[in-house]
Amino acid sequence: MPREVRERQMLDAAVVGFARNGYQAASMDEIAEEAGVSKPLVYLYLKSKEDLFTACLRRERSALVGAVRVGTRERDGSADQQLWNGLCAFFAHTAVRPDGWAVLQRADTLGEPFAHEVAAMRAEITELVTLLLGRAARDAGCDEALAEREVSGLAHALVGAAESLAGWANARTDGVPSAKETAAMLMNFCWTGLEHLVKGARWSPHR
Amino acid sequence: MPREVRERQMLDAAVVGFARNGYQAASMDEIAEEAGVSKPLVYLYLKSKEDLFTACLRRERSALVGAVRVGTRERDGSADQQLWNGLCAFFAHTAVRPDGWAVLQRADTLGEPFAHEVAAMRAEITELVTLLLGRAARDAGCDEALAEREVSGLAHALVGAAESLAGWANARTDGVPSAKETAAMLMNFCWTGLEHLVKGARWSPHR
Amino acid sequence: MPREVRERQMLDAAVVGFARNGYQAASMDEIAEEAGVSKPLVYLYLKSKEDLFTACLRRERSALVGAVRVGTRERDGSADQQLWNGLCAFFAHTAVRPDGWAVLQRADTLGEPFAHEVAAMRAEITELVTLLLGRAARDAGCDEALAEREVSGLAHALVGAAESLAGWANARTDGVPSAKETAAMLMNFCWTGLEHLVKGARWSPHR
Amino acid sequence: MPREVRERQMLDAAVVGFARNGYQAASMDEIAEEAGVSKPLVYLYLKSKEDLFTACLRRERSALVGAVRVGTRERDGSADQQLWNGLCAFFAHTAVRPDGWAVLQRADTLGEPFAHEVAAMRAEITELVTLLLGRAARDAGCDEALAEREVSGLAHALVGAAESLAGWANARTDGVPSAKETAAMLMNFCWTGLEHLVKGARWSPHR
DNA sequence: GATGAATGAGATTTCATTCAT
DNA sequence: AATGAATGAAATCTCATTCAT
Repeated sequence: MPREVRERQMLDAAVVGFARNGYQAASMDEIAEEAGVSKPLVYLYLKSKEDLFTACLRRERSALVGAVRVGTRERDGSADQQLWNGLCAFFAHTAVRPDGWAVLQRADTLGEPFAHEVAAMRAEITELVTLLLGRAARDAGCDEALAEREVSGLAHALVGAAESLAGWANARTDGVPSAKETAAMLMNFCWTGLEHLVKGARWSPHR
Repeated sequence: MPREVRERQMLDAAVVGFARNGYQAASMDEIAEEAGVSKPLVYLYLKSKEDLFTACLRRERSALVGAVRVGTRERDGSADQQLWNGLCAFFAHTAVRPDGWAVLQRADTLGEPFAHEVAAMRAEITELVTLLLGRAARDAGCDEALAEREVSGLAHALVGAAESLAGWANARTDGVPSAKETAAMLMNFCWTGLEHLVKGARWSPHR
Repeated sequence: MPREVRERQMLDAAVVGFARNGYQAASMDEIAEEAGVSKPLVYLYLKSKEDLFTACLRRERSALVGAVRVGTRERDGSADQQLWNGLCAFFAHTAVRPDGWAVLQRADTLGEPFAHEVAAMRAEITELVTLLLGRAARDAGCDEALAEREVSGLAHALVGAAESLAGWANARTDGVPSAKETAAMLMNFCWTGLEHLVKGARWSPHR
Repeated sequence: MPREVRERQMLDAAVVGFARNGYQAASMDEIAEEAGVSKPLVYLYLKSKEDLFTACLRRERSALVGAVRVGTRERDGSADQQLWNGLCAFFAHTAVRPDGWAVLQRADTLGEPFAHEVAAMRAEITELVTLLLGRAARDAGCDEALAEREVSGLAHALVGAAESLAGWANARTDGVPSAKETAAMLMNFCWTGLEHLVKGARWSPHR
């Protein structure tokens, strides 16, 4: 059996194991067994537990970011249409690959070898959002860009809201909402606010 | 030294340890050393690693929820004022006790002995937010309540956004923003949208 | 509360604990709690776990041997009557103080600090049996004593049989037999043999 | 080195360790060292201390029972010849494998995971003895069987006497008696009594 | 290319024992 | 006379990792 296939099997097994038990609690024994190979082979191909986890992270990250990117590729639509498309892609992907998503989420709090990878993923998404907000501003006829720091914060808020909603949606017992429903909910939650923001309006405590 | 004092020392040390390394990777040795006591004493007072972690969770949860509750206690202000107050309290608390907050965040993905505690905390906060949204609707003169499911989703989105922003704010290297700045950023992100929502407006993909 | 009373309470508790779990598995915490005193007091009065166990052993040993001795005290009866009385006393005692008996039995296999105590107890009983067999020989008109080695072996066999029967009797579910019934069973098992032995008769493989 | 060999080495070492110190006091470190392997390997092959001990028990039990069974296999001899053969086999086996025998004896007082195994062994041996007593009754021309309860008690007495004698014999410092000597001693002790019993004679306290 | 055999290091937990009061 | 507070040492068990084949 060719190396690539074997390696994919291992990564699949690892994602399942890490998602189920977290990085520390997942054992190389379990993963090797789940992959249907012997442990030394896992070490031969993937060096160490740390490297294995990093490989999972990289694969899941690029799968997720890729999916979102495809969702936002269409250059024709308005900025909110594109954001909506990206969100739909995001919710669809997390619903279809819950284990991969769980691994990414968990890596967030795991400290330095891994935090970098997740930070990089967030940066990619932030970049996407930044572009969209720039488009929105231009569409609104105001070419003054938002401050980089503010955009970064907004992107984090958006991603956090999306992450939380993804978990919430998948946990529903009264009928799991479709990706589109969830995306619409998030758009309702934030878009009007964003639209005002790019026009320069700000909420302030003492109105 | 009286038991209560020692117990608080241990919880403090445990929160630090768990925040730094996560539940699995934190070792009882480290925690005992950090607390300045021997390991058997930790076991004598707190039974087991699981119980110790649960005690941390409970303490940090009630500290956080208490702080937010105090922030939203003022019944006079408008709904957005109250939300703003709650968010300020939240960001202030997470900034002042970053380790406690990290422990709560991490417990989320830890499975059943612990997830319950965090779920209960989220439920408490979600309830607060739900009440505020109800007030906002009333203030806006529209007494038709939002659907329970929608409110739940929005509350989760808001809480998720706040959680994510708390992490982002604390991690800034270019000057940590004040709680008020962060809260303002989140209000900008979502309040206008919420205001419209309670009035019945909805974003839809094809406008 | 006077020291002697406290000490008896501790021994009682220790016997219960050691009987229930064995020497190693019984913990000083349990014992102190069962005795209703604090642990340092146990150490103040009884020095160490080893000493505590030894004290239990000594007390239970002298109680048991004392009971059997009383049973065989009557000098009037025939040798078999006396043996029968001793056995009755033995079975009655082990039925009434099962924990004490369990402690003695278990100590047997515990190695050097304790084996000595049990060996001494066996020696006491052997001595009793030896005297009885001497009487039986004299009653039978034959004054040639059995070899010491043979008597020792017979005493061990008798004690072993009695021990086994004591356990068997107490474990019956279809009505626990009285001490007298059990003693009669053992007499039936061995007395005729012993009677022949003292007269010089021997069983041999090739008759 | 193949697994089976290693496993036998471990069992051998464990029997030695458990015999020397008892179940609780024997440590897995000692056992592993005695076996010439590392501790993890012991756990890999035998799961846990409990399982290791159970495995010892099972092996020693079947070795002992097997030996006794072989001893009593000859169907030609009289009942006492067969009993004698069985006893010889028993004493020979316990003399040759004193550690195995010590482990079995100690397991008796160890409570539920283990007591079962020893109880089953006793039941096997009791059954053998019962059959022999039945044969003896038939040989004596009396086809009225002894009451089941009485046979059970007698078998326990015999087994107890034999167990006790085995320990006694091995502990002699003045020359260890041969298995045949020990067996003869026990036959002398009980056989005449048993012979009378099966013919209906009973000892009674007031003759 | 693949694995059965093996281990060093370290995890949680328990226990007999002692101070200081 | 009695105890709450505290610990050193050691137990069982697990895991990531590597040879030798």
